[in-house]
Amino acid sequence: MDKRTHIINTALTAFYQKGIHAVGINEILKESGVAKKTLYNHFVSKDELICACLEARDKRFNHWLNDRLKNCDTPFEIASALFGSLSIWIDNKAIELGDFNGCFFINTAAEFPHSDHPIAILCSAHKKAVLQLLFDKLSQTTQFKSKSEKAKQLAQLLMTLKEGMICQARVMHSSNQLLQDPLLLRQLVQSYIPKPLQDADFSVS
Amino acid sequence: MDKRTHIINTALTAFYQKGIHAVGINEILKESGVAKKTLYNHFVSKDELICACLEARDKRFNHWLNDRLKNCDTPFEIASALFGSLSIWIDNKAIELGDFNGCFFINTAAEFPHSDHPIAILCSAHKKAVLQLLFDKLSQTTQFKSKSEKAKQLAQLLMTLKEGMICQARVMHSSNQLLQDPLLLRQLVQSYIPKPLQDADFSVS
DNA sequence: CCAAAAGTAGACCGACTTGTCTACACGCAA
DNA sequence: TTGCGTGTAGACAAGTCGGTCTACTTTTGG
Repeated sequence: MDKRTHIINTALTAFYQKGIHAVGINEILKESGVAKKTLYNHFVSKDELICACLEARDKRFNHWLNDRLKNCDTPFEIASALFGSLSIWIDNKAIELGDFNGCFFINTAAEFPHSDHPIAILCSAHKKAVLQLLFDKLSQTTQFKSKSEKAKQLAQLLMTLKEGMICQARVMHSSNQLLQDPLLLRQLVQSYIPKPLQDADFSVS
Repeated sequence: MDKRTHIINTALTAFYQKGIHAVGINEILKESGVAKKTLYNHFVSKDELICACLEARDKRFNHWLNDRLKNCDTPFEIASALFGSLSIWIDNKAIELGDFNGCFFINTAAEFPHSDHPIAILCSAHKKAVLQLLFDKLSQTTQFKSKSEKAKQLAQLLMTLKEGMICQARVMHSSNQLLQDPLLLRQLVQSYIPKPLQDADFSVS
C-alpha cells in the first residue's frame, strides 16, 4: 500500500479512538512501522496529517452514508435508513467506519475551539456536506420535488437528530431506540410533507 | 472568595473555552494568581481538578435549566422553553453559562474516550441528570400524569434534539432555528400525548 | 548501471508537561 | 511567644511533545 495512505489510516484509527492530543507522532510511527523522516516527508506537520485524516474520514463516511441511502425513494425511507444506519454504526456493525467512538469531526472540533483554524473548518465542512447530502436525497423524492424549502427543513431536522443520536451514544453509551420506531418516524416526516402528497408517501412506504 | 472555588472557576473557564488538554496547570496558576503548592494542596492532581470543574459545571447548568423550565405546565411549554433557552445560550445571552462553546461534557468526553475513566463517568452522569430533569418536568404535567412511558419517550426525543442542536451550533456555527417554530414543536410534542388530552394541551398552551 | 529518490533508525533539540520540594511570609490561636 | 496552617514564589525532576538532522540502506527509473 501507498506509504502516505498507510500513515493516514494508522493515524486516523488512533486519532479517532483516543483523541488527537492524546496521540503523539511517535505513537503513530511505532504503530505504522514507518520512520519519522518518512512521515515528515509526506506531511509538513502534525496538523497537516490531522487534516489529511479528516479528509479521508469525510470521504469514507459520506461514501458509506450515500451507499446506505441509495435505494430510498421517499422521505420516510430516507429517515428510516438514516437512523437504521446510525444504529448499525453505533452497534459496531459498520466495519467500514471502525469501532464506534462518536463522530470524529465533533470530537476533533472539541479539541480545536478556534473556528478559523483549518482543522475546525474541515470539521464544519464535513457537517455541511452531510446536510447537503440529506437535502439532495430528499429533494429527489416525488414528495419534495420543487418543494426545496420543506426539504431543507426536514434535512435540518434529520441532521439535528443524527448529531444528537451520535452524541448520546458516545457520552451516555445508550442510543436513542426511539428513532427506530416507524410510527414516530412517520409522524416526524409527515409534518413536512404537503398535505396532498402524504397519502402517496404512506402507500409507498 | 474561597481559594478552592476561585481555582475551580478559573480552571473551568479555561477548560471550557480551550479544551482540557490544551490548558496546562501553569496557565491556570498564572490566570488565577495562585501558587502551585496551593493548587496541589486542594487537588491531588489535574484530573481531580477536572472532576471538580465538571461537578461545578453540572451544578450550574442544571440550576440554570431548572430555572428556565420552572414555570412550564404543559409538554409544549417545556419543549418550547427548552429550545428557547438553548438558543439564548448559543447566542451568548446566558451569562451564567459563559461564552458558548458547545457542551462542556461532550467536549470533555471527546478528550477522555475510556468510558470507565472517572471523568468520562461524570460526563455521562451529567447527561443522565439532564434527561431525568426533563422526564420529571414532563411527568408533572397533567398530560403525562401516570403516563410515565410516554413521558420517558418524549424526554428522550427532546434530549436528542438538545444534544444535536448544541453540537450543530458548536461545529457548524449555526443553530437549528427550526426548533423555535411553534407549529413544528407542537406537532412533535403532540405525537406523544394520548389522544383525549391533546386538545387540553392545545387550549392551555 | 548508476544516480536520484525514498526509505529506515534513532540521536538530538528546545519547549512544554505534571507534579515535588525548598525557602520564606503572614495570620491566628494557645 | 511559639507553633501551626495556609499561603507565595519558583527551582527542579522526569518525562513527553513536535520536529530536525545525520548516517545509512533500499528502491526505482532513465
